Amino acid sequence: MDSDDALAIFSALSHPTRLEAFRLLLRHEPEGLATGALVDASGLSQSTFSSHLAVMVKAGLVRSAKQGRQNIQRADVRALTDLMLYLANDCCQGHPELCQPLLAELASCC
Amino acid sequence: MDSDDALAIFSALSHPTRLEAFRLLLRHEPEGLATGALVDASGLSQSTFSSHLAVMVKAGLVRSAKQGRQNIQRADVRALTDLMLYLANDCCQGHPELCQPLLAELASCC
DNA sequence: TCCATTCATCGACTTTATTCGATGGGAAGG
DNA sequence: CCTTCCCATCGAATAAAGTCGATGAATGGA
Repeated sequence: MDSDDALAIFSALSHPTRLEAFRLLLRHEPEGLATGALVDASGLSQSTFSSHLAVMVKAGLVRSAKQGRQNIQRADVRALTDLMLYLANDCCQGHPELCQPLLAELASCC
Repeated sequence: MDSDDALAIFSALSHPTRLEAFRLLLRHEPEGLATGALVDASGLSQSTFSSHLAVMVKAGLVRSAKQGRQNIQRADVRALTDLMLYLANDCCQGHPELCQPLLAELASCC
């Protein structure tokens, strides 16, 4: 994970439609959702949502797999993990104690 | 932390100048950096960087404090923590096991 | 008081993102 | 083979972001 990777992920998640779609996919791990279901959930036109989906796939946040005549989309949890580690690294480099609250809350969350 | 808060943070971090500035501030916690030092590091004009800084402050990622005639900027680590928890919550809701790798790596990082 | 420093805001311009309808490719079913 | 369904891509229009120089407010020092 370098700056460009992180930047692509931040950009991908900086739009309401894409953030909601990604969260929806997270909640549907690991089976995923068909593109059509995501389009319906977004309320946008098929072509508009398709371009949003392309942004997320390009950023590595979502993985697409053909299944018959529909495409199944899955959230890439690993990309999310890497993003958090990328930021945590800068944070912990100088002041490890700053990450303790995060660690504690994540432990109780998961 | 709701969707709008998260969206503002993702947008703030989706620009190279802002991402680098925020990482620089993280590495300078807790003393912070003057706006001028951030401008110099960015290589952009003072007015352009000022607008980038305003985006980060508005998103709650950076806190500004006057000190004499310069403004000291500090990264808000809490905002970052909240952002990660916001995403982890969707992830863990259905499948707690997906967060285990993150937790493990964070523990060894910090 | 007068000047230099620091930085936010304004106005104008350029670049990029978002959105949609229309078109077309590929797969399943009749 | 023909039709239907699913979805990516294209082209054009509108909206939003990014960039800069210029201006001005506020502060501290001469």
